[in-house]
Amino acid sequence: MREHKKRITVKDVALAAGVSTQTVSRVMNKFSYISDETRQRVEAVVEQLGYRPSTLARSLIQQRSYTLGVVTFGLKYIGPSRTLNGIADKADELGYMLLMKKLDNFEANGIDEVIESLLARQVDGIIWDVPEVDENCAWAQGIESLPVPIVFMSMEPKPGYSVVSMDSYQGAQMATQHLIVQGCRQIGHISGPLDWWEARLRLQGWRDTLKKAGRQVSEQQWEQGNWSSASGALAIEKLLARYPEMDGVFVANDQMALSVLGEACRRGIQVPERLAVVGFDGIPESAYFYPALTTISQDPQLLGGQAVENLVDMIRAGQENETVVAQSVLIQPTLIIRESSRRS
Amino acid sequence: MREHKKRITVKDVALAAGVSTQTVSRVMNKFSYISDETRQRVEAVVEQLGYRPSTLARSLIQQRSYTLGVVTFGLKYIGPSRTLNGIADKADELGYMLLMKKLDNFEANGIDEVIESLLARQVDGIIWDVPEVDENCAWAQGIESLPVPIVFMSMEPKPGYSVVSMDSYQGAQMATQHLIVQGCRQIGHISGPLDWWEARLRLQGWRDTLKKAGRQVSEQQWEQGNWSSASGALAIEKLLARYPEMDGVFVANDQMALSVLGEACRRGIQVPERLAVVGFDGIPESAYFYPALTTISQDPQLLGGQAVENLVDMIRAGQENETVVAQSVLIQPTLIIRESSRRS
DNA sequence: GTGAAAGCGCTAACAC
DNA sequence: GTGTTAGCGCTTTCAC
Repeated sequence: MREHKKRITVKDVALAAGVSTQTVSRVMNKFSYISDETRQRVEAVVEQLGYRPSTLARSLIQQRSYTLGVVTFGLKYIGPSRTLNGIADKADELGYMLLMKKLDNFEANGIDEVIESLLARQVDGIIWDVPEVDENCAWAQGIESLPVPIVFMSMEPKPGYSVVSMDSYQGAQMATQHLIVQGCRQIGHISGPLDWWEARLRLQGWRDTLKKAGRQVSEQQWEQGNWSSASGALAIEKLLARYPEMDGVFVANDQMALSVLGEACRRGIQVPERLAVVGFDGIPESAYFYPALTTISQDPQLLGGQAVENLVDMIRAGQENETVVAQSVLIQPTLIIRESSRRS
Repeated sequence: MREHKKRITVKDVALAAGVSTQTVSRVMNKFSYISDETRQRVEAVVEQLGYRPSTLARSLIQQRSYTLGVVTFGLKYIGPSRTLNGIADKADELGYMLLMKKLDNFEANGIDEVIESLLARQVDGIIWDVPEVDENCAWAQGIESLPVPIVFMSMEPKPGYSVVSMDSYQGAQMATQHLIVQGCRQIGHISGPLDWWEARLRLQGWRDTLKKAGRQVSEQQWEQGNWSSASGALAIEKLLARYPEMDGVFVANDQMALSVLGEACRRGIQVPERLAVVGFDGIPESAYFYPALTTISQDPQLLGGQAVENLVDMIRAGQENETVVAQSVLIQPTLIIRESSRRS
């Protein structure tokens, strides 16, 4: 079905145009001065032969590939794949391609292997968007020895590392404070899996805000989920059973909040009058939940874009042999108030 | 911060081990016979120096990269990113990496450019997961001249091409038939954007099923959306206004169905008694909508995996100079019956 | 079993 | 302005 067309190389073009390969290369890279006549002749041949330079060969000699490695954890979640979208857009804009690798678990050797496979393909830099889990952390110690810069996402900013994260703590505070302002007396929380840094932060933000407001917080008032709607349903059930006086709940992501709204409906619990609900993430669908969900919105486009920008800055600095300063950025979320919490 | 460590190459290893580069290569590829003594010596040096072969250099000489190009349309939609997840898993399993490219629009030259950028990096094959839009179609005519195999997704199977798609027509029939069986007399439809092949198929499946059942179908009975919840909200509003007798609706994806459920709640329309709702996609969240959504479930893991398998088969056949037979696969969806339509 | 030479496709460095 | 030479890091002959 397909013919085995031999690849057209600089040599072919050079031969056909009656110039050296070097001249062809110069034309292709729009570099240095070339007589108009030669340029046109070469360009004509390029066009005619359909010549496309091999980025691969160029990468080999230039020792850079214009390719970024992206390691992501579970595209099955909506959050990470929206971030990937932001990464892809900015990478495109800056002229980089993405070599993608998915990580599903944290066998330590798997991590090394992933990094190696990216380095073997000469990526110019790496974006590491994997929730900070214990072993994972330990691994990050070895980063200094990497031959390319790396930007971490969804991790705790550490001096010396470049980290781009959403300010989950701040977001959790905003959510909880909002519930307090709406007049909730008994505010519960459904957290994400606590081996995720972001889940721990959201829990902490909730707890601290309540304490600061002079409320007492007990272990009875919160329940752990795993980001999925299924886990949210389970969690709200347990929580309602053992903390029936709860009249407001901060849920660590929108998908779990969806289940909370559904369960409330099912039991005839009025939202927001009897139970006010605030989510986290600001997925587009949350505006169409019933009732429309109040949520802490993060802009994944911004998040991913920032990571790429940081990385490319580091790559450029590295090339020009400047000192690479690792910058951490904490992106601020915003509160979107909708029906699920508006009591005024 | 980072030291400019010179890359360790076969030469370094060969020198240190007192063998030829050839021998090192043979050890690395666990190929042909090598004396145990030599092998161990080389392996020790490899370990000690931390040598990792450059896939790039190998790709150049072997003319293959063990990398698959994936072109996807808008990761902002849940569907495509779930498919990407399936692709990533299977690719990983088969030892391939993914070079990803996102397409946002259909400027024809953009399409060529994307393909070229993948080919320049020597991808062994391409997965094209972009909804079939007019220009796009026209472009597919040039496929035969590609030097690598390509698998299309979410497109109409065409003889001579390898296409992996969900059977949307069948799914739409199942959905509509189900509504009929549940006793709905007036069945409406909210479609996806009609420049998507899948949207057209779902509309057609709905229409044909109604006709086959002896129902009459008019333009009043359906409305076009764009997959987003926002468009779903708009569509159901219009539809309810001009087709108030509607007592069942087949919605072309779950996100739009979410808005339909919400709007029904808001207006006090009983679901499913007064209005039965069926969605499409089977996203995990749909089980936690209120009421739980009946939907046509497609397995993106299966879909993505199948595409990779097809592609890798074609790649292997190409290498062994066998005739490459382009196979098309139509994956069958399943009906998941939940509260939003169950009237028994 | 192992080594020497050649070359994948391209560009950096230097001639002229 | 343009050509020559060399070499990126690896593997494929084909010797020995």
